[in-house]
Amino acid sequence: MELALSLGEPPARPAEKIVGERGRPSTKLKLGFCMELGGGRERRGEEDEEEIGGDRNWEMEEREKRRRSVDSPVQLNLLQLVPLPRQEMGFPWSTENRNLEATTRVLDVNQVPSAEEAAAMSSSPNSTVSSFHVDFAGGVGMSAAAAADLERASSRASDDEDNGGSRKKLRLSKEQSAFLEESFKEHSTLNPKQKLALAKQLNLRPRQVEVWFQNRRARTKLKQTEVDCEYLKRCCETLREDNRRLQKELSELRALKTSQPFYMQLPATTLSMCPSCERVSSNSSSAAAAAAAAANQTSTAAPTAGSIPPTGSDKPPVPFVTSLFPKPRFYPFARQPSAAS
DNA sequence: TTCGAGCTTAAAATTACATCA
DNA sequence: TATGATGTAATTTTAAGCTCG
Repeated sequence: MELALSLGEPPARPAEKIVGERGRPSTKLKLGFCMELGGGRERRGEEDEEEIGGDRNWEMEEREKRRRSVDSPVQLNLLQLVPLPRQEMGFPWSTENRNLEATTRVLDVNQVPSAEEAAAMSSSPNSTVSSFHVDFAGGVGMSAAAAADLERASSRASDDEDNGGSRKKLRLSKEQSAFLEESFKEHSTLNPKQKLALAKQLNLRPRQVEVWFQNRRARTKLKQTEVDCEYLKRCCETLREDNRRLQKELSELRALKTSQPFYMQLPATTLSMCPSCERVSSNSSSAAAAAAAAANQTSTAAPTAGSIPPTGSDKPPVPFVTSLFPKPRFYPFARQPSAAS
């Protein structure tokens, strides 16, 4: 018995591509998501241009906002995410929840927030929220934790501004992480619009959202690889056990053969056992038929077992190893059946 | 139609920072 | 308090796909 495992083969590029990927203007679904950063410039009709090179636009926008905040420090409305219970959270691209006002509220930073608002904000994004140097003057009725959180966020942001050269690492808040996690469940890749929407909603830079998704995909893949590895180890152990058993049987049969030469009169092919149904056939043609039937049974009775379906009647039966996988999954190391072969 | 430049994004590898035991 | 381990945000490199001239 021979088991050939090919690990480490470069995975084929995932076949499924998210709509609108690679900067193609292919966002077929019009998302109907339009949020405005209050105090920002007039942005009517700019959504399409923003689709490509959103980061650059965002940065320009940020610069513009900072400039405006200096030029005219009044009337700056900051769109601030107020966390809601999970079931009320919705994604900008979600068909179930298009009503983003339900998940966000616009806070006017020129007003001292209420205790509830301040508390809500304390658990909200901590990264770029205070690019605007929001100072709620200690927050009326704000909890200590909330105040500390806010303080951290604002000091972090001021650090960002102070030493722009060094690589400062922000820690996403639990809410941000949870929201990103949820959106990752919906889409493991983002098109530019989704990225922008998420970034706006979480008050992060689009680049940060993008990086988070990249890292998240990497983590997912790593985890999957570990799981696959464990599974293959178990498969290997099972096969080793089978091999031992078969070797033992073989030696027993050989011993039987030498002690009872009567059976030698039969052709060698008559004692073939179908490895699937473990039935012994009496002649070579019926044995082949049984094996074929078994193979058919394997491929039809358990088509979802991860086995590669036979591509043609003249092809050899399904390798048993491939059918060991419990469910159809993408195995990065599994050679995909090519159309040519 | 083909080709190459220029662009974008994703994956992979790596670095660097924050946190914790 | 120092330190190593760990998690993860951020960066860099590479490859692939697309558009356009």
